Amino acid sequence: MTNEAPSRRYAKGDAKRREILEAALTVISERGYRNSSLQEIAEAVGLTKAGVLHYFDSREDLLTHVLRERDVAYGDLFTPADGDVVELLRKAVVYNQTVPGLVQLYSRLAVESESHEHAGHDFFKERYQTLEGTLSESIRARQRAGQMRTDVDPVAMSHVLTAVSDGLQMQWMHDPTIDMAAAFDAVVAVLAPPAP
Amino acid sequence: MTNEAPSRRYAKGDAKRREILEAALTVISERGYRNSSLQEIAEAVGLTKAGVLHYFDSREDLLTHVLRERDVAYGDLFTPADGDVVELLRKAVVYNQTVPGLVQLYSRLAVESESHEHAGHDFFKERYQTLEGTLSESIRARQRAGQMRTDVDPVAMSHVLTAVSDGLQMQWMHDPTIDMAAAFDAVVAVLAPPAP
DNA sequence: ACCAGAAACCTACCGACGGTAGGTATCTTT
DNA sequence: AAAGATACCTACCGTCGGTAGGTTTCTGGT
Repeated sequence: MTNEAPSRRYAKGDAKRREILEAALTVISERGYRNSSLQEIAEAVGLTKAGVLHYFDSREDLLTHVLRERDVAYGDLFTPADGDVVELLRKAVVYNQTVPGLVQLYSRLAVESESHEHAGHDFFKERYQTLEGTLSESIRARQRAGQMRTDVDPVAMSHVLTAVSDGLQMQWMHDPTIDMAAAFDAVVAVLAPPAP
Repeated sequence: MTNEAPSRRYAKGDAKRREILEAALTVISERGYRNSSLQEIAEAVGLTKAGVLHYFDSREDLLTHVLRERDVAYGDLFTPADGDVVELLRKAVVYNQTVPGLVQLYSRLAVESESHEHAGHDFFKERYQTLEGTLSESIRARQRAGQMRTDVDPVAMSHVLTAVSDGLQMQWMHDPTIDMAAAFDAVVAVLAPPAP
């Protein structure tokens, strides 16, 4: 938990910490999650395992922070000022097709963090809750604007869109030829209101 | 690979093998996937690790066989004579809400088996392919019967329904209060043709 | 300029894990 | 009853994530 607060650190340490986060994703992308041990990541930044664990509480904690960084880079998908989260989610799906390492990492952690003891448990729990809130709100906005049928429950449909995003990635990892964007668009299209 | 063929075995061994498969699922259900080591499973059936590995090539191989058994138990979801796979999938989703251990195991393996070196890689690859085939065929049948809108691509929609099933389980593991059946039904409902 | 004190590391070690090698004991078939 | 396969064990291995406790390096306050 001490690592959570970025309060008191040297500039060198701060840079190294960021370097580790980047290296972790690079190693996963190049060698696969399965072969990305703490050792491998440490070597990639010229440290030992213990050296890396000085910055992060555990391997799980490190990998979770990589995902946190990603969400930051994704902009305000999870804290949108007023944007359409459905559209943001679609953009994320499209973008994910260019970063297989990130998809691997995300899928692994999303499943592993089911355990309460997992360092990323709270992160994912909150992420799913936030996503339910912002997505369902965007769906309601679309319904008010006449862009989406009104006979669907916004909360149920937010679960569906989240599931589609997560689930498509699982299939895509097994078969990268499937078109995630097309599949996502197929759902959204069906949600459009019938022509008068 | 030698373990795949159930040809030459004693009755005792056959029974033990089945006992191991059941015990593996029991251990996962009771202690969680995270704490289900080969050791734990072995102890549950009164064997050592090596004893269990006499029956299965590896831990991954064992767990994959547990899932194979499940698919057999699910009936002909993946090799349906003429049934509606969409409805079968819905039943599976409902049933899954009663077996959290199985959901944990399935989700873990589905993600881990992305690696080519994983013992369950081929199983999942084939599973996804078969599901795409049977699901898209059922969707086409529904379209012909006037039960489903015809402006959706059957293959894309089969990916969507599979993703919804997989993705809902991921969310459900983090928050068991969400209603997977309701969410699944919401998609299917939206796929119904508009009233004339 | 220097000197506490914190931060940035390292070496050495630990237990648990999955897996292997090679043996012994048990069963079944003939 | 012999023969051969099967069932299963003990002992061991390398790798993993993680910890304890040190040493070195930096930095801010006097």
